[in-house]
Amino acid sequence: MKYEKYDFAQVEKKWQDIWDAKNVFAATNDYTKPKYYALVEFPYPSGQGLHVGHPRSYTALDIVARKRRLEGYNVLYPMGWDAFGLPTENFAIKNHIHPEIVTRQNVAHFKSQLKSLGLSFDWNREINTTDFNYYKWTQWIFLQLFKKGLAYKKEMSVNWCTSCKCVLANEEVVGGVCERCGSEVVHKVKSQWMLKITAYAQRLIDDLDLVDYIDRVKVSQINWIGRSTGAEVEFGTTTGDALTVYTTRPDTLFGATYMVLSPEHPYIEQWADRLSNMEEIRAYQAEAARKSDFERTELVKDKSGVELKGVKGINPVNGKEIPIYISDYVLMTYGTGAIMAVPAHDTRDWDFAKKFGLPIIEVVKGGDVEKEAFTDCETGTMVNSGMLDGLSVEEAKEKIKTWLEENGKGQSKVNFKLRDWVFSRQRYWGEPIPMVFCEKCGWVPLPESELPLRLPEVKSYEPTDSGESPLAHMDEWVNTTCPHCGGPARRETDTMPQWAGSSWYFMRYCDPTNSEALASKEALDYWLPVDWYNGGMEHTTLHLLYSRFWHKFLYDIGVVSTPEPYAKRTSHGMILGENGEKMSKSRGNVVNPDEIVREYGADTMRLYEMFIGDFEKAAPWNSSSIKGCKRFLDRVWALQNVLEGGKAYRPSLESSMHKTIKKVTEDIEQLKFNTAIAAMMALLNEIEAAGSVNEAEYRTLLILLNPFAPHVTEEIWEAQSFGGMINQQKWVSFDPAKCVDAEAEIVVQVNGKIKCRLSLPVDCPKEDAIARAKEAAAQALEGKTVVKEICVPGKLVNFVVK
RNA sequence: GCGGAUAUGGCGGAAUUGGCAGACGCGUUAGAUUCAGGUUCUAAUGGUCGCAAGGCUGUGCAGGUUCAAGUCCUGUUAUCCGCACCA
Repeated sequence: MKYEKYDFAQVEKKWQDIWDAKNVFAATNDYTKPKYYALVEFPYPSGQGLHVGHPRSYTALDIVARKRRLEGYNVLYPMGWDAFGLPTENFAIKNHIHPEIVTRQNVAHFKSQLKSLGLSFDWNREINTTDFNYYKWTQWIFLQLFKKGLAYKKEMSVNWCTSCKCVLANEEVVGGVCERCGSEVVHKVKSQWMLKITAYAQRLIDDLDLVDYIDRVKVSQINWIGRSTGAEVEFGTTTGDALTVYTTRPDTLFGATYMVLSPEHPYIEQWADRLSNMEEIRAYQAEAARKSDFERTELVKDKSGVELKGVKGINPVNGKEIPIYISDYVLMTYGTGAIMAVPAHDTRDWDFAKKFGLPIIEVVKGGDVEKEAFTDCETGTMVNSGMLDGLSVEEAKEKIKTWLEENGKGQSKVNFKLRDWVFSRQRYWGEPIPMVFCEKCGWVPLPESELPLRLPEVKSYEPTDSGESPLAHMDEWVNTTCPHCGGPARRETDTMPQWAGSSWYFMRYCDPTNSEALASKEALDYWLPVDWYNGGMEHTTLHLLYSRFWHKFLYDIGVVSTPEPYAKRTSHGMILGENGEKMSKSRGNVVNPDEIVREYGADTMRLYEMFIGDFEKAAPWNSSSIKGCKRFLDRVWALQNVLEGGKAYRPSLESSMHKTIKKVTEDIEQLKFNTAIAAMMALLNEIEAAGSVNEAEYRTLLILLNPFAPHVTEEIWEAQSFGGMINQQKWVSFDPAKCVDAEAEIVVQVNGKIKCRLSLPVDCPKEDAIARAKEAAAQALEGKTVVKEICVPGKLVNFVVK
């Protein structure tokens, strides 16, 4: 027994060094070759180092990338660092180290961890969002957005994390608390840079048709953008002012029995001297403003509000005067900040009407509006609605819209839940926003020639209680001259959010050192779109949406030539702790990838993470199961002991070889890595049962396994002098005709119950199969009458008897 | 409340168009190797009745369609994830 075990630590290091030295995974700039761009989300280099979750995604696309190289593509599989952000900054504050140094250390650690896994990244194209040669172009994109009117500064109520002392985008507030630290989020009025993502809302929905994303990603993006169709309706008021509301149910206009304004609605101040209960109203406004998002959502069930006494609304369809309330269940940020309330057909209005004793008028027949709101749009018929009586809801909607338009009282309207993107952060460790404020000229963009605007050295990175960025104290940096008039001016001191750098990083990989442009047009045209992008579901409505928006904008201004950045998007499930819970330090169930690599080797680690279960689903780690993967690789290694010559598969194994190639080839494309590995294990079992392996069989097995376990396959390939490096061979092909066996096992059933099995040639005619089956099941058929004979060729014969 | 998903042995999970449920792996049991532990090898392994041959039963639950259902239809329960007063 010559080959029993191998020293994986030594073998893996050896091959990693050789790949590095020979630069074998570098993408070439030969734009005539067919290309393949595989992308995984670049990590945030945190102090904790790599998590076992990272390699799940990275190994999966590494397998795809390695397979594509064997298939002859020019493959780009790059890696970089999304390194701006709060954890690094907080660590820097605590330990009085510059965030740049922290970042450098963390990157070095991450990089060595990734290298130890044998991932075939093209390290020549490594990027880092905190490198000023990189963020120069992040700033450049911001300037283009500003020039097109898509970046604007606005005084507004924003989400404010009380612990990070920083504003948050809507997407970063989860369940009323800060996505990152879990602290309370309150509202604060601040002047903020905003990006007009809402201008792209419709296209962000429509163009999902152009791409191959897994369904749940499309569905959540569509829900998040939240398109709704309805109408704006102009109500009159006893003050003479018109009060416009948005509704998706204009058909129920006759059922409007009151109106509700958001507590922040500007009419309230405008009407102040007419309102007899202004004190009560002010108290309610103050209370609503004080509530955090969390409290507001907690109190969803219990409606509150105050009537505006002294003013009435006037329903345009029937001239009826109805009361107006304010309530925090109406949001200033959606629609017009005012609604018509139809308690009979809206649950929220119903709750409110019941609490305040307001009338409920049924206008769609079909439910019992005294018991609950009847909200069904499919079945009801219009009643109590004048000209709409007798129509279906759909017909009524159309008719009333036409009436509103003809009478100048409203029109159809589409609304989106999506809000503009709050783009300022009051922190140090981010890209400076390249804008200057001049008393005379207002906000002036920095000339492109002055980019990058580098982060200055500061004494303290501490966020301030005043809500200003730490940069605000750097007078010599802040005070500058106006690029427009030359007069004294001040720089913007807020920085960009963490999502800025990651919104376009996949473009930079195409041409990472370009100093003239974010990347050359040729490089972008060749490499984009990304062919396959894998990443976490948690980024669906953050990074993924933001980067689609930026890409579309860059498409509009001619920087890129494809409307969508990613042709295909898939998502991996989480790796949970052994107890089935999410891995976390506090739960004490964290698995350290370094230890796994040390104990079992990178090949085993990779194989196990791919074998652990359905790639798209969460799977608990299991420290015994990993042994199975180690055993498998050891047995593949040990085949060297029973290796024989032979240029063709032996007949007994031929169909198994072809079937396995087919299975592995197809499964990789469908993210079914677990069954691809199972198929290779089954093939190995069969080869072992045969007592030996021949060269043709071994070569095929090694090539199939190479993308999964690149080191050991490379080592065997070399040890057996199979010629060159395995990563430079050709992917193996199969013959569909040879994937079928000559004989198939047929199941013989009587009344659907299996009685026996028999082996028949696959091309055995039906009649013969039935005859043979009848013989075989003679005992079970004795004394019975066969009513029906069913034969599925190659599968079964079933006799229905009485 | 709305949206999305999931439910199969002791565990992770397999099962083209409805056609042998439990592939592959872990674990377990027995045996071999070993001073021993580990490793490796052989065999068994859904439950249940039976000495056995063999039978019965079995994919969250209740119905239904079918020669045949994990898969299709109707209803229902549980769990997970996302969103949440969006008019």
